[in-house]
Amino acid sequence: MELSNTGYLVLGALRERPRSGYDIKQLADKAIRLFWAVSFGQLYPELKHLADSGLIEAEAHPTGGRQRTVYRITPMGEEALADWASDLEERPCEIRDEMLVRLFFSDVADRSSQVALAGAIAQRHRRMERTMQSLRQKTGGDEPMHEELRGFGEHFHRTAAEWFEDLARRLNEEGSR
Amino acid sequence: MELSNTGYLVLGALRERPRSGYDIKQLADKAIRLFWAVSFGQLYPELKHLADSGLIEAEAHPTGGRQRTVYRITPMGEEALADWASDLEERPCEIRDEMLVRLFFSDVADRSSQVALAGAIAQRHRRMERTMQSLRQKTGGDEPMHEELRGFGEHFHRTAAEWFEDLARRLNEEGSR
DNA sequence: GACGACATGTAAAGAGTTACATGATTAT
DNA sequence: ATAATCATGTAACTCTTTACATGTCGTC
Repeated sequence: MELSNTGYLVLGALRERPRSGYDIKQLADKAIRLFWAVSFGQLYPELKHLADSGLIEAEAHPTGGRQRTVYRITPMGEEALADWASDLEERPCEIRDEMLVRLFFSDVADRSSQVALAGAIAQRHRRMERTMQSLRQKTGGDEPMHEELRGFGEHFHRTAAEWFEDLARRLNEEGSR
Repeated sequence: MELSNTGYLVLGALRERPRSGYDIKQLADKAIRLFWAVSFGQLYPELKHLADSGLIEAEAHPTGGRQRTVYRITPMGEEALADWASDLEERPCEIRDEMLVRLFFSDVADRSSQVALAGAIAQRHRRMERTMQSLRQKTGGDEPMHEELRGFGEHFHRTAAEWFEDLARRLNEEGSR
């Protein structure tokens, strides 16, 4: 009875503390988004599925008249999570970056378009770097590894920004040969 | 009549020169894989779809008794590609990395497991760095941007490897506090 | 009263992977 | 001979996104 990665992500989030679906989404968007995005369309069905499998338990916690279901991990869920977490097998790091595909085939276009595209990519990474920094300031005192991986995100976007800024500079200097 | 990213990727590959589906897969695996993976299961249906739309043309080029269909881009296809290529709008850089999700929730496990996981991630990036280097040597004299982006791939995997090697070192020094 | 955050869900469409099936050619 | 590479495709499945639908609570 294998779970999807999103399933394990939910289990991991609930091991830290009981959370609502909305709450898990917050964690995913603030801290995990860099290397694994999750949408509500996956999240709520997955919570039901995990509850049906007995890996998590639902509890109604309405705030006034506003409905709210808080889930907590069960011993079975903890076991499934531990099994998954201890797996050291190599898994690929998949990237999907439409802007890089565009750039890859940009030898079609004139030099100034190439420079503009490389610059736009660099800007995107600068913006992401700033986002990571503000996230780091907002969230303090959570699990140490969350902090570490936010640091990696910042580092990744900074080095990528520098690389594409340099590419734009080099393409610009070369001119329209 | 919008195309999928894979559709534009095919168009881009065929703008360089006429190619068979198999040939496009080779280019994708050697040079584009880092930021956009393509499988045969997408490729062949997409070639049919693009041919039906009149953006590419099929031509039979059997090698002896071995069937072979070579596609070439049409003027309509060139136009569609140029439109797509000139778009500077920001698009997200999506990463899906199961090993990083594991590491993110690894505060569950003991310190030695965390060190092992960080080390395994570093090793993966070192291996990818070597793959990129050997690819760079094998393929020479193609479009300049292909070379540039292979350079980015090498740079990305090297810096990632260094970062996770450093993390493993730090976690190890801290011990099992 | 309006807006933003909190809160939960479904349905349909689209994207992508995997496994399977087939067969020819070339190099060892 | 036999393994690797060239070559094309389909079917089933899984994953993921997007759009929609609904309603509450707190603050300006």
